[in-house]
Amino acid sequence: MTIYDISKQAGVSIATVSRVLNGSANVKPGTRKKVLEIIEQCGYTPNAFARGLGLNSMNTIGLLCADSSDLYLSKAIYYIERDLRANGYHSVLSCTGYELANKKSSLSLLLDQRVDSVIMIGSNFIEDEADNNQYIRDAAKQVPIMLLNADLDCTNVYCTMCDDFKSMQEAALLLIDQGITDILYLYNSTSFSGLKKLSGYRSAYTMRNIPLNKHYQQFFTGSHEDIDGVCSFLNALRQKELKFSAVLASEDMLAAGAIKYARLNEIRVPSELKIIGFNNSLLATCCEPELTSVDNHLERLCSELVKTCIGTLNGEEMPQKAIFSGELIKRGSTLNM
Amino acid sequence: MTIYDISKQAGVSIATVSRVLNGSANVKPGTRKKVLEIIEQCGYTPNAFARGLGLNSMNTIGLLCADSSDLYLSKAIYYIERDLRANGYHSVLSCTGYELANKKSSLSLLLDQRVDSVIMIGSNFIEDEADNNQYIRDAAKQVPIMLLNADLDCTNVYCTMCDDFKSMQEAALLLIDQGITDILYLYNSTSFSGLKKLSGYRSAYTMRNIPLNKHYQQFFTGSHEDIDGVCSFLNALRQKELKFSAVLASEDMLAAGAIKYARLNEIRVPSELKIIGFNNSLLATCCEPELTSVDNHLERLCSELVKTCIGTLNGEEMPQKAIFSGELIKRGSTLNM
DNA sequence: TTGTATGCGTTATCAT
DNA sequence: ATGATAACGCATACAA
Repeated sequence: MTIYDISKQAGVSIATVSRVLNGSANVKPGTRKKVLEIIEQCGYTPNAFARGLGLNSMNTIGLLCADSSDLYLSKAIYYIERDLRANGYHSVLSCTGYELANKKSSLSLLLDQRVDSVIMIGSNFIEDEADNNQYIRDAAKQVPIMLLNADLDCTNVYCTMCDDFKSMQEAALLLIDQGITDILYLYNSTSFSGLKKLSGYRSAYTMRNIPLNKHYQQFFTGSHEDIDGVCSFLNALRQKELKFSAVLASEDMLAAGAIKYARLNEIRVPSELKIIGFNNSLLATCCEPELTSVDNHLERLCSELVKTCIGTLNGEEMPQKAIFSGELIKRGSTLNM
Repeated sequence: MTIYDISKQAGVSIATVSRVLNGSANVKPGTRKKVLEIIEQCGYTPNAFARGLGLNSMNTIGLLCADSSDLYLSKAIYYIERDLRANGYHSVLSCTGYELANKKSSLSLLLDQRVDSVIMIGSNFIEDEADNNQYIRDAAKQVPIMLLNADLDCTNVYCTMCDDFKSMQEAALLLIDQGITDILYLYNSTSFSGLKKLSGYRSAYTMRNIPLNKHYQQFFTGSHEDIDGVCSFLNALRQKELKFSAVLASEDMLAAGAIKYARLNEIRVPSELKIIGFNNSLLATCCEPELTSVDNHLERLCSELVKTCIGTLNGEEMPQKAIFSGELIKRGSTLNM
């Protein structure tokens, strides 16, 4: 069933059918009605490939993320896909894992597939080493690239971020201003966002003129789901006689491990140990006491990102950087006056 | 940059370039080398739309799921996308939510986009009312449809499921055979899989000749993330003087709510209250004590599903139903001898 | 082994 | 307002 079949049955040319299909104004109402009836009756659907060939677009956006099953990333995917679809775009998803080579090849596959734009979800797509971001700059020569929670100065690259620095600083200050200075900073990523969070923590100490202690900055190397591993990790620190009155974590999952650590060691939360997480995920309310955590308004970030994406594709001028604030949600794992 | 440009530069015809591109045997090694060099040097990439138009395929599979941020579904998406990509297929994702109308329109969008097949992820795509599954049967006339954790008898529909009935029965028996008969069955879905789990619970009672009590089958209507809501729900039951010595949940999140309920009411787990979850998710290890939970080997299910999908697309005869067993992972929320 | 010619189903540019 | 026709870029049947 093609446009030719419809045109024959309607007794018009394919050009007219095409005009009807694309809502062109230049078509007599009567003709339009007749054509639409036949289309309806035949259940005809335009061939997306042919249309893609002509328009050089299939209204498809490439979504790149390290791991679609990650608590945070999966939510981002959900919001972004929803908003794209609402704007008439399809989403092709590709999960890259955390290795650079796979990120490169996945991106290149998406470009080969002729997507209209690529959205890179998660700060882990920006590497410390500038050279390692070259593949993104190259891609930006072909289609606009949108980054969520990452920053890259480059033409045709648009960044939508939350202010992780400020959020983490605020979280640290909450503790410091309660007189707690032995805060264990627990993190598991040195991505763009990971480093911003770390400096937020450090800056809080600087602001209050308190010396930093490197031993209080601990990097957890286990998997993103290994809550038990985090617990053991903290136990090991305890063995080494590292004393801390608070745990400030770069991700809820790490904070959940801290809750567990406290419970197993019969350390009371929050009176003896304060714990703060990040992302305000499902884990924050799963814990008991519930986690104080930073909510970075992911839904809003995603909808702004999609807005920028659609705008850019429509040829509008869009801001290359947008930064939004997060919000510290206070719950039972800290003392809140 | 097209196949014509390459052909000119290489001094051959476009047919030869096409043959090189598609790895045809009938091309002289020297010619192949020369063409490949030019392709490499120009950075030429075939136009996917044109190729799609000719072959009537862009090697793309449609992924339908209710909610890509759901703990279980997001893992399924991860595994499926990974395996599809390994087989040279792209994945276009569409999240439908739980309303039938949206499921229908999303499926229809995917078909319009000319995907090679559609994978429907999650048992919530099969409705009780047979008429409401007609849209799937219709779609199956166009492309093969793969169902994960759902069952539908229909030509060109392939089902890959786990044996939820048996798993839930086993879980219930673990409790019953410890002398516990006042098991609260907590569920939040009446999907195909949800009903199978419920009958598994019931069948365990029948097997041991113990009468069932309807009050012990409680449906939670809150959101899939509302752990606190589950906790309140159980508190309300407690107010109504419903006594139970175990909670058997159709999903870890419900079990996590039960853990929280126990903690807040100072009920000891597992000595006073046994709790069993389902899906063996991150939440299972987040709880303290950790949840005994059913692991249904999702990764294996997904890889079988993709295998069936690829096989079908290659014209091979594939089994229309595949059922796999789950496994009860025993942890601290139950007594395990 | 290689080249020529045609079809795939649209959209868009001309005419009329 | 409508129709004829040329792209779009590839795969492939057929010829050589």
